[in-house]
Amino acid sequence: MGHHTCCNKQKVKRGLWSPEEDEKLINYITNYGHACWSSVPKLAGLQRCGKSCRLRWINYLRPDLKRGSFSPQEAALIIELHGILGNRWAQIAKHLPGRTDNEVKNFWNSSIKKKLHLSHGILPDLSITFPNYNNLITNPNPNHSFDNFYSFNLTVPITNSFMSSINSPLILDQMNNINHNGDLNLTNQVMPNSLPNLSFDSISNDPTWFHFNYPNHLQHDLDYNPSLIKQDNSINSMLTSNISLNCTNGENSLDSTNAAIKIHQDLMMTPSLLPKLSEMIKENEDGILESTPVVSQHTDSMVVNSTLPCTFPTSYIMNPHNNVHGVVNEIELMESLHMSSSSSSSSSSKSSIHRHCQHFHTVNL
DNA sequence: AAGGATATCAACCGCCTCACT
DNA sequence: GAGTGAGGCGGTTGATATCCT
Repeated sequence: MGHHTCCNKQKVKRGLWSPEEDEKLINYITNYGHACWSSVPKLAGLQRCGKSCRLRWINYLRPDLKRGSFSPQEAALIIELHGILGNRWAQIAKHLPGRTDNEVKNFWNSSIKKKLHLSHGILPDLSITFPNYNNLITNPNPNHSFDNFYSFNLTVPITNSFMSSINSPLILDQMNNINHNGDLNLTNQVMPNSLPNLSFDSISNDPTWFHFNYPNHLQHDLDYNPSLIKQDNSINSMLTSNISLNCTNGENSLDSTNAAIKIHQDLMMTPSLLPKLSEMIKENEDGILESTPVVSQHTDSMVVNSTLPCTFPTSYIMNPHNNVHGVVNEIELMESLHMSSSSSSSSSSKSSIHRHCQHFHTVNL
């Protein structure tokens, strides 16, 4: 295929930059700036195209670049942001001073992605069922006991990293229950408070992907990465976040009622959210659940964007940035952190939603 | 030590958006 | 509104480094 227009007009050099070329570019940018990249190579005396100069400067020569490997904090932030933004490397890089989109992308592809992929299916497989799920929906009660509502079965390949990551008394009590394969078998009636006690370090230990299964009649899949669990008992304050749900149905009509039901189903996965949600989700005259306190609702022919304000304790929260994905009645949903800095125009908002939806894991009912 | 496999990352390619005419 | 060029972005490539047998 042809090259970029700016590169066609002249014979340009490609490949790695020499120290001499770097020096010419640095000298020119330092003295004159780069108002127009297409004119930089000629003025700087370089046989390169403007795009190549721009890339070299941004990714390598810029004085404010941070060199060296990524810190665990940076890696954790990348994982977290990738959960929100997907492959929008430039957006992710903006949150990492001194790092470029190319650097973040390479790091993700060469390091993080492999580790996440490697851990999937090897580490704990957690399934949760809700025997009294319907009852829970129709009778939301903030003071209700959860004892009999769900159980989980957990089979854990015992590794040092996993053992050191567990601080749940509930699980530690079961450590003598090891099967003939040497794996830890857990079958428990679970108190909701047990789940947040699972704590994983996303960097030093292998991140673990839990897979939740809903009952068949409500089935959709939820990938949940507990490596992003934040448990900080020193923080007693409440973390307030917005859960933004962007719903599209691919048609020109909308069904916000179904969307509301789906909101409820998804957030059921966070037990500590239930009391708050029970105040939000009400049954209407037809017996259909609706999310009454939708704060803002923007509609056009294709998109509904509803925002529910939720407040929950940080020690309980699973992961506010975690994407919840699924398809119910052809309505795609996404849970994401509603970022206050996203003051984009309506057209770019649509584009953003579309991009997010590309990362959805579609599940047929 | 050799060479094949794998990992890393700088650089390129093609597409998109936007501004300008 | 159509055409054009520049900047920006994400996906991909390929050269080099490192690891492994």
